[in-house]
Amino acid sequence: MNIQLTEKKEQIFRSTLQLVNAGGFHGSPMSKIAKEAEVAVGSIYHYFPSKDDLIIELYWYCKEIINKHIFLEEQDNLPYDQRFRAVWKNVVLFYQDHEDLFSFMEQFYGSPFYEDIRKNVFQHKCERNKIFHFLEQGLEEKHLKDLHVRILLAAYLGPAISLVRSSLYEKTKIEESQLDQLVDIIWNGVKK
Amino acid sequence: MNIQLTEKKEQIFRSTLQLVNAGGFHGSPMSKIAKEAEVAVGSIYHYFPSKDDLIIELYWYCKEIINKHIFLEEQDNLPYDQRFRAVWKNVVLFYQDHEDLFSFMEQFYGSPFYEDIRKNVFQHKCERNKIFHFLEQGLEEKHLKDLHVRILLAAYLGPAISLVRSSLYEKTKIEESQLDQLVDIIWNGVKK
DNA sequence: TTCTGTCAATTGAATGTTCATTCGGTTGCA
DNA sequence: TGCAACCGAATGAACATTCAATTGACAGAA
Repeated sequence: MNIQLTEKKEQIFRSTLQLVNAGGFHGSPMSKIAKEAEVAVGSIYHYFPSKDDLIIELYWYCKEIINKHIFLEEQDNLPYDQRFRAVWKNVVLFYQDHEDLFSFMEQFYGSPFYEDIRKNVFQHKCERNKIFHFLEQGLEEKHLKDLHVRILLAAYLGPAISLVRSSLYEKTKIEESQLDQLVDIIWNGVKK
Repeated sequence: MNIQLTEKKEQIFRSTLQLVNAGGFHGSPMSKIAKEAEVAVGSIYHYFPSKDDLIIELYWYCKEIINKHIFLEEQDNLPYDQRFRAVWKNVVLFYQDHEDLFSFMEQFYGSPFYEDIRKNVFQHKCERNKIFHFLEQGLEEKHLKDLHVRILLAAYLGPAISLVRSSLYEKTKIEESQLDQLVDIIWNGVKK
């Protein structure tokens, strides 16, 4: 039964991701979400109290998926510099292959929904996410230059996100060798 | 008369920027835009054929302002490396001081509006903007490593945008010294 | 096994609200 | 007098949400 529930929810999530990617939050009325997910409008309200709740739950759902794909267990024990590169490449490759997820997250972060999430201090602390910790760890273990984490985060993720954006805009995936070039630049810039 | 027209338009633009920043495209109905701009709803339609047109014109308007503030005449003749740093810092400082503009552009780029703009090949070419050219120039003049412009763009602008985002989220401006650190890292990473 | 009561899951038409857009009329300037 | 700028109530479409009705699964009684 609980599995059923999850499946239906995921069906709705997937439909929403697809629509938001294609037409923004604008172009995603409940009626379309329902049709795409092959459920009745009313059913969505069986799972989510409101559209806003649906969106916010979808955010947490995406976040979980992303983290799962970025921090791979088999890479947990690599030396820091190799892990630094691996995680970074995971980010780019995952987003490149999951356009709708990327597009949703981008829009979400720019929307007032996210404002609400950040306001909640407790969640905010949970929210300081794995990448943040990963960089802090690099600082503590003296792998990274002694910079403010904020700066490290910008230097690490900023280029990745820009790259994914340009890849999606131009509908051309980025060559692996180019990824290596860029992550090398970043690593050389922030390594101790 | 033409000046009048521009003034009214700007009033509407400013109002829209403010609302979009506060509540996203969602939370910006024409009625609110009108009230905030202190004009009647109908008047907006005197200047713009539709809400979509308003948004798209606003995009071009923002783009112009941004370019004006990023490429300062008095810095045009600096040696490339200094100009590289100056332009980059202009980006961060300008966006930091113009939250609503930044927020609008971010949301616009993630929206289907921008898709339409990119589709139009002619505009697309105009669109390849000044920063793009600036980096190409750096390549031609052998100041920069021989990387794909796409990679350079990601390495240059990505961190800037990330930084601004975090600055706006945390409502804390970034210290000038931190900016210098970051732009140094970038420059060292891409310089020949 | 068959029947029955229960409740969650599901449906989509109906409701009320919000919104973009229109338009008939007013103002003010040339 | 004419015309552009301006107004905001009126219109109709799109939308989120509700709800009364239907289905389906299943536990326990016969």
